[in-house]
Amino acid sequence: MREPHHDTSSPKPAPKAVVGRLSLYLRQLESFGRQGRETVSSSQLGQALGLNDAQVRKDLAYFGQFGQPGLGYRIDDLVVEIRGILGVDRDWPTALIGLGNLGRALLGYKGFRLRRFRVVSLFDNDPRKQGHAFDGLPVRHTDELPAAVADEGLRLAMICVPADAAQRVADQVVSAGIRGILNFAPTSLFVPPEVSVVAVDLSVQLEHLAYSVHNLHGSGATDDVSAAG
Amino acid sequence: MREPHHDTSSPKPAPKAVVGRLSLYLRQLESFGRQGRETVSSSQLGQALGLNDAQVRKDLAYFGQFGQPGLGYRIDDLVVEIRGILGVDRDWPTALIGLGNLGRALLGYKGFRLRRFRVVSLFDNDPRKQGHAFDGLPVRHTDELPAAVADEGLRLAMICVPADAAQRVADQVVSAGIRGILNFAPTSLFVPPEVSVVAVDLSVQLEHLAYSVHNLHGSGATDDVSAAG
DNA sequence: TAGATTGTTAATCGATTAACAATC
DNA sequence: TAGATTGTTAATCGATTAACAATC
Repeated sequence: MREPHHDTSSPKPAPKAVVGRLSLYLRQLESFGRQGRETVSSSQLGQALGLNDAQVRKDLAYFGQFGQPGLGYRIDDLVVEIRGILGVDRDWPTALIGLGNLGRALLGYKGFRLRRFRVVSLFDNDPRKQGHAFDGLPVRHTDELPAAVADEGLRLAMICVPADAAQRVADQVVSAGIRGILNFAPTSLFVPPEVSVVAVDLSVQLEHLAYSVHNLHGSGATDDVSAAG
Repeated sequence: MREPHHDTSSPKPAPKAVVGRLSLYLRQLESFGRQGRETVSSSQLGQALGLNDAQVRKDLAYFGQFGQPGLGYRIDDLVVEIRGILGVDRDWPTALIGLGNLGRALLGYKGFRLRRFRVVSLFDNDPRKQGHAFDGLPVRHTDELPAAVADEGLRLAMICVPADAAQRVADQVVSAGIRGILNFAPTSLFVPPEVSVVAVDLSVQLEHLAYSVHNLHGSGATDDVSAAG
């Protein structure tokens, strides 16, 4: 550092646990907003989510100074800020790959639309599924992924195929230019570093629940795992 | 401690991150087993999951000494051990509450059956759903939860109702005697300490993906979040 | 035996919580 | 102003990684 008083170093990147909590803050703030509240303090926000007030302030401070000493945070403003940070202030055209039980269910899940994740393109390599349409969208072969990325501006993909097909599909998705994968298949995916993968593993979560009930019941520890529901 | 050479202190409880990885080890070991392999070293197991070898050994050591120096771990034996630790070596009779899109999908999801989570009882307080059956199971009112717990030995519940009904349903579930909740509703649940809650929040996970693609793309960081899919 | 690999201790790294001056 | 609350530094806590003697 050449000039000690001009801090040109980039700010610390936020740990991923912080990003997860940011989603929870957003949801709680939206709820407070619907109730007509205008401001909230870090301790009030923390209490609603079971978190420490210092943690709320520190998490938000990774991204900027959004509060006013003595007053707290203006709810509407903070909602706008967090939406921008998370990137949910715009549409995310998304491909859904694999139209088994889980894939078809996700297609109907309203929670995605609410956050502007738009499933605009369906893929399944089972010939019996091709030609069919779900929700008005035709089912295509994954060979058509590159064309769909170009035509529809796809940016994310949800992979809902069986485990033994998941890595192959992931490779296709990546080479088609998609940069974010939500993986519902029960297997680890290996992708290049410029691609992000979020794993949604229902079995892992159910097993965690079984473990807690089996081993911890009565021990007194509330075991609220991962991002609160 | 009165007798320094007789360590009567209880072993350290495993952090929940360890329990999550235990599920991943189990799945990978089962896969190795299907391939006909007999033993695996901590570094081989770690590599298949993108984890450090020391972490694999340390995680397993929370629960006992399962390996042999120079040889590694016997796959079949370790599978049996981990199943026992997680509690997935027995059936888990489970209630499914809320039969919207997501609830009906979960009912058909094969991954649960594979791990011996049996959905044996359905609940929904929408009068239009009552009398209907899904998968051969009748839909009942949540008022009947206590009777179902007694009759069917229910131990877990999956809550798939809208956010504004989730806490009310959780209270009913808890007072009916259920000790473990898988919460799919997008809201935090508050329960007594002897009840475990695992939150499955698809929006939080999708938002994390949006954040990574939006802010980190090209930065070189693989961002494999939570338990690998 | 020599080579491989464990279980465990020590070192490192990162995340959470406490404390408090600055500020509205 | 007095009371409340932030942003941030320091202290604590916990989790990961490195190192290595013990062991097969």
